[in-house]
Amino acid sequence: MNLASSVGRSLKHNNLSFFHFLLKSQLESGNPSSGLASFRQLLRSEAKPNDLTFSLVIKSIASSASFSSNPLGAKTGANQIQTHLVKLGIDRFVYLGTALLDLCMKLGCIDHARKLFDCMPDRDAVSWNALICGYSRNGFDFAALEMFAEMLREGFHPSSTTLVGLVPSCGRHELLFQGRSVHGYGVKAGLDLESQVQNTVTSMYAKSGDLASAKLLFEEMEERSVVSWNTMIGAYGHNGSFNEAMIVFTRMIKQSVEVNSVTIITLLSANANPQVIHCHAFKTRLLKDQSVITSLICAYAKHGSTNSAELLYKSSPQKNLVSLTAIISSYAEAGNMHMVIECFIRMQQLDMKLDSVAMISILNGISDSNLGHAFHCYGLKNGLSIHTLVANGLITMYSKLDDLEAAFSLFAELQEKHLTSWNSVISGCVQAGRGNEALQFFDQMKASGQDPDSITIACLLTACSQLGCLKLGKKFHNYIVKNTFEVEDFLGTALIDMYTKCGSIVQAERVFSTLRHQPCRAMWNTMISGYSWYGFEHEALHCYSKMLEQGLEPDRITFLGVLAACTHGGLVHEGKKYFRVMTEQFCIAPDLQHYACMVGLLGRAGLFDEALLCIEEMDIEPDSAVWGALLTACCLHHKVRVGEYLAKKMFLLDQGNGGLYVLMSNLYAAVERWDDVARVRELMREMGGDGCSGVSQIE
DNA sequence: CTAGGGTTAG
Repeated sequence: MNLASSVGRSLKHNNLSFFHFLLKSQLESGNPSSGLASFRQLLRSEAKPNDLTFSLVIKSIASSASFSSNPLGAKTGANQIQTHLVKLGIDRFVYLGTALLDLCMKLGCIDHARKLFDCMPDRDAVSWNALICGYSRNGFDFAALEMFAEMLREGFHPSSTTLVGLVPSCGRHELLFQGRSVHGYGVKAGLDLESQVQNTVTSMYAKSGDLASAKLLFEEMEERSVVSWNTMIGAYGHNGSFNEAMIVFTRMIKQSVEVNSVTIITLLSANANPQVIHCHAFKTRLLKDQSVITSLICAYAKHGSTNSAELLYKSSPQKNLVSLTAIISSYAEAGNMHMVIECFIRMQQLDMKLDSVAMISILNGISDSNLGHAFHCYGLKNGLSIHTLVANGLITMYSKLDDLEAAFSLFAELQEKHLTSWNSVISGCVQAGRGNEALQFFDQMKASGQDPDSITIACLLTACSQLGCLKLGKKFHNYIVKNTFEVEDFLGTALIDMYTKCGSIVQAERVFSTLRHQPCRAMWNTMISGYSWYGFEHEALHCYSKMLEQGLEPDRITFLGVLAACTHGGLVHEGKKYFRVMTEQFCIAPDLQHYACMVGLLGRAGLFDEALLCIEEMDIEPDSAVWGALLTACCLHHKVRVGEYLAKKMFLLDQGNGGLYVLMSNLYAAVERWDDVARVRELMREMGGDGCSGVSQIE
């Protein structure tokens, strides 16, 4: 039945209560049509709306679908209603003021809602709830917390609704202390037995890093709903414990809890295998849910299965920007700009406009300055460049393109320099190998009153590694300690790397052994190559086995360190073994650096035939580093003829390589052919080499 | 109440 026309009929009988009845039943059926239109019709009649009428109309607008598609209309509606309330003198009903406040919050008119609250002649706990929950829902988390404290000061009693609305605000900012206090209040007030409170508090603990409390709460729950199970899966996922998340999921299925779309989405974000989840979603008919499809596409894209992502995307009825962006970023990460552009064209055809997130994903893959300029222009034209994160993306892009000047001027033009922008420009310098400039920006940053975070410090430590500045590196280490920064994966790796590269393996060991968590792969890698540089090949190999014991899988960097250790220690047998382990057991295709190591290892041991065989069997073209490794071995073993042959090859490959001359000069010196030494030195001078490129810069 | 694209670090 059409509500507006029924209203017309009911009003002829001047029957206000019939109108109420209609609105109420429509609300209950969860299918409210235009409450505002009916209300306007009501106003045109003789009938005099009362407080109940307004309450129903407000509720109808708030829950009507029209407000998400037509927020402006709803806003005007809210304003009109407020005018009528005042005119009819019924604005003093507390519950009407609260309903209106709630409506404003739902429409995102936070300031207006606050004004309503401040002007309310009377307030009850529900009004406070509307204000606090409204702030929280709109992301004004600190305002929500402030008002909660204010509510308590004024002697009102928060209810479970208050807590359910407020607690997510703590979780979003990892405010463990505040979250715990609110939880404590709930326990004292006896509100913690409600399922919704338990779920939101559990989630808050997990997000704030207190997984133990989350687990305790979950295990002690008397009844667990789907939401509770989803919360716990998310809790483990959030903390990177994928296996635990899967265990909870299995328990959930065993207890025949019906899985919903959120379960699927949460599992995917916990880094579950998208194929497995895809099957499950298909079997449970959850694949019909658009958000499940979108999440699956994103998960496939993240796991590098771009093809599966594409297939699913093409088969899904609704094309949305989110899933296409995920596919784009997957292509961008693989450096496949061709496909990125194709996706971009698809977006244009579907009339989708790039938003800032899509823009950043594209920028992330650009390694060609023409494309870079094109998208920079696109960003400028479409007003995306104002966005801080887009600006950061541009800064990073220009740094990668080795156009630091462009990056600097973009940075200089930012009206507001956020921490992330400072980090982008500092990391840009470091990536481009210009550590000095990174340090200069850090000075500017401090002068502007901006404090660094762990990312800034990690970048600066890398700058110290590049410059060999142990003193400065130590200063940053002190800063970490003083400000109680958590030495997590990235920061820890940067710190260990700084100490090994700046000449203090002992300090590196100290950091490594006092880590609060298990070291990640990158840290093990850094230690392995560190030990190898210092000639501690046995320690390096010991690290390797320990790393495997911890269940970590080695990567190409690990083997680079391991092979280097074998080379330095002259461990030919071990080196060959690890090379096989890498290729056969871990299926890592050796690259030029691995081959250079192997050739060096064999050559140093005097096994020239084997070294040459190794080069012949390479499935990629050897570069000057590979030949150079053999040439170095020639110096050791006084193999002048082979050396000269290699030098010619290297010269053809890489004319600008000054190292070649140094090696040749060493080779002739080793066999006391001083005339040839002089000839090579002369050639070197002509080349413009200063002979100083090998000077150690470690303090 | 639970969940969903991108971001500076080795």
